[in-house]
Amino acid sequence: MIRRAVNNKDKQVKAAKILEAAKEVFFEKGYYGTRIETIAERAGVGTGTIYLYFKSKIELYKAIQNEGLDILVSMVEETISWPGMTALAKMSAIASTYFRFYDEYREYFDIIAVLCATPAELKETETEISHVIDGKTYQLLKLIEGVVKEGVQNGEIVPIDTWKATNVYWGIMDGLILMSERHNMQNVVGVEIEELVKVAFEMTFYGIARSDRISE
Amino acid sequence: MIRRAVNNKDKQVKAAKILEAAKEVFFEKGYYGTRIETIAERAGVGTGTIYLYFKSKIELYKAIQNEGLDILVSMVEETISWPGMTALAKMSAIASTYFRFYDEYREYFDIIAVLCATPAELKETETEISHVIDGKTYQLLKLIEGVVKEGVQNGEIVPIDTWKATNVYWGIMDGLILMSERHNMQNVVGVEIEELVKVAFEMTFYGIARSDRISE
Amino acid sequence: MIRRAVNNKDKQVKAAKILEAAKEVFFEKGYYGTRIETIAERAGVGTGTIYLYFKSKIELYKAIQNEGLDILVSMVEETISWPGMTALAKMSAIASTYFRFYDEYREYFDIIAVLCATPAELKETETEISHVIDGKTYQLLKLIEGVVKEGVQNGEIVPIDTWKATNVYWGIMDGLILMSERHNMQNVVGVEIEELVKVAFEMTFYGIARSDRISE
Amino acid sequence: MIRRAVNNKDKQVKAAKILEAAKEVFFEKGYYGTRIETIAERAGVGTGTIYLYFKSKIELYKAIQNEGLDILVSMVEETISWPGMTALAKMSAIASTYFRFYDEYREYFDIIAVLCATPAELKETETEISHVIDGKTYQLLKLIEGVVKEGVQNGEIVPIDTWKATNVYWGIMDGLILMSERHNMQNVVGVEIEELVKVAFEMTFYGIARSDRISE
DNA sequence: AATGAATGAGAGTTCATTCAT
DNA sequence: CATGAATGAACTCTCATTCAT
Repeated sequence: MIRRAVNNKDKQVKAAKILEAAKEVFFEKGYYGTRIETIAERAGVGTGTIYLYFKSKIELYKAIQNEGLDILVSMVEETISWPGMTALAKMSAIASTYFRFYDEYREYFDIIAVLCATPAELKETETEISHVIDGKTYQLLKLIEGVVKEGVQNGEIVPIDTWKATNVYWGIMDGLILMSERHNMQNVVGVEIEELVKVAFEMTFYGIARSDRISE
Repeated sequence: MIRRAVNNKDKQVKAAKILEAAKEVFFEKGYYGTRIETIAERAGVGTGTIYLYFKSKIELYKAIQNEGLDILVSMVEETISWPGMTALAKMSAIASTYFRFYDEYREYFDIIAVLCATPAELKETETEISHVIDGKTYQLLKLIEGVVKEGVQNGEIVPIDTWKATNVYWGIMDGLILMSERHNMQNVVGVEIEELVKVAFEMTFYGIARSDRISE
Repeated sequence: MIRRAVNNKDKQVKAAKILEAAKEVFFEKGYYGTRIETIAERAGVGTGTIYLYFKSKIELYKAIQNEGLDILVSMVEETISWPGMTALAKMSAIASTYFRFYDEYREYFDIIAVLCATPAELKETETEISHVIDGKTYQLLKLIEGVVKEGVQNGEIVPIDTWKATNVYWGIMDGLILMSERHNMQNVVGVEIEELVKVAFEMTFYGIARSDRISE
Repeated sequence: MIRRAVNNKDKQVKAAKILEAAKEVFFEKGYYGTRIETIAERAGVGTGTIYLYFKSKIELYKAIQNEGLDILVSMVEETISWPGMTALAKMSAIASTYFRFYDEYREYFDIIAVLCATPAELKETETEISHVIDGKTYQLLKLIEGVVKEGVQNGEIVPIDTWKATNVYWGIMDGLILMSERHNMQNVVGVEIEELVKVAFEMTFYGIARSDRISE
């Protein structure tokens, strides 16, 4: 029994090693630029071994997406659990957390949001893990919606469809980061992401925050 | 079995036929899921013919990006040329135009913004068209900045770094569409893009629009 | 009738233009490195036009071999027609002529002797021209044999099988040039062809020339 | 359907199997007439397997050249190691050895000397093996030069630049074989190579051998 | 459980040849 | 006659996946 436990642990350790290696390589070379053999080498295992832990290349990719989402969700959970903050402050903190995630876990971010495999490839294998990922994304948005609801209820935020607002809020953040990413790649804009974030806060927060609008 | 395109017009027609076919296939299968042969079949030409009109697969891909950008730029140009509109109205119209582009030219949108080839692949072949595409993206943003500047000058919009604001604005729109795209793919959110757009306007515009803010 | 003659001449002129272009390109890039289109461009004609004058790429290649052989044969003929020379002097002159041919018509030499197409390719199309080429090679050797026979008859050269000696003689010259060619390519030996030729003369002539050998 | 070559020996065996197959096919069809797939079929392996053992088609080709040179060098080494032979006898033996090599290892001979890939192709991939091959050719010539030097020192051979003489000697043999090869292909001459060799000996040896020449 | 040699179905690209104009 | 756009078979090389060991 103890032996078995050890094996299980060994198994997890090896799977983690593979995931780590895969994360690095996918990040460096993108999905289609990555060869299983490269991952195996970096993980210090045989090529075939990878297939003992992951059904296919695309499943391995999704497993990393999943891992990244786990990190992001727990970061957001921790953020909104801080006591004594207004809803608006929490939303601001959520945004900061997302950008911190982008900064500290760039590989995960890119793998989740940028270096996509073809839709066909992702679709074709609608295995359990796809649903898990979808579920986690939903969970994440629901977490944020909780904060928005709180803000609406206590009057910090103007009456608004909280689900839509949450989606917009998240989409805006995504958009900013992606823009910065893409432009880093193509050298078009030349504005630092931090600058853009500040401006975006300006633009969106004073829209969300109740204030004496002329139009109201 | 027509063997010869007689004149320049025929040549353009055939190139357009290939582009059209490529656009469809890239849209359906993504860059890496697409085979040249499939494009050739759909265009009703031989495989080799493709290479008479486009230097390589990636160049064909870029040509479509370019075509899409042309459409988008001219749509935006037309939008901001409407007379008798306030700057804010123009910005709103630009957003609508972008979403219309997304709606009517979904294939172009996806090929430009979503179904990207790996950066390596795009970089590796830094041909003239790459620069053209970068240039057009810049031109597009500059067009929009013009409107923002106008708004700042005539007092419609609060004093703000116009270049940053433009980038944020465009990033926000991108983010919204991408979020809706991704969720369409993953069936998570279930909110129509149109709804999100409306909310985004609410959120951002009243932040941009000069109003008697408490904080000012 | 005159018109027809002009046409015929025009035809020959154009065929010559194509041959000239082909010679250059084959020489520069070798048989398999050469594209018909390149030849057409250099000749200033359309791709299809080439096929009006030559049945295929390999036939065009053989036509150049043929042309080269014509030149070589006539050079040798001229050489041995000089009056008042001994047989040995003539043989020496023939060798010089061959090396001159190699020097002045390097392209032809290489196309005849070095840049060979695969045997399959040459065999597959056993058209008339193949036989013409074989015939000319034979004719060339027979010319030389005439000189050797003359030398044997008048006692300059030791009694010897003249046909075999001719072949050996020619083979030796070929071998020397080819060795120099190949080594130019691979930088192995570093001895000039001219030097080798002198030594070869030393080595072979005093063997051929009747002298008071101990062994006789 | 054996899927795994267990040890080093198996690996060598398989590499040898591929080399053997490649040698046959290259010999039959020439470099450009050969398809990797054909080699794989003949070797009884998959196409991809070839690339586990050889980096590319041209490298496989060079590997065969190398193997052939190895055989030739060791044959020559063995030949000149025979004790109690005069230098002239050794040179004669070297020639015989070369012709024996040509006879017994025709495929290697052709691959080394006749069925050449274009120089461009060989150059383009100047890998280590290219240098090895050049080195071996040099080594071979140096072996022979040793014998010539010996002959000059002990007075068997007239004073002569040994390096040049060696090159000439080798070139002459090459020329003879090539002539015979080419004529086999083109059915022109109809003299057996053995006959030519004998005559060449006559012609060259009594030139090299010190004798009471009139000219001296 | 772990391996990594073997596989072979493609992939993009080329180019001799054809034939409608 | 002349053209050159069109063709598509052929080519080399890759790499996710398998499976005997």
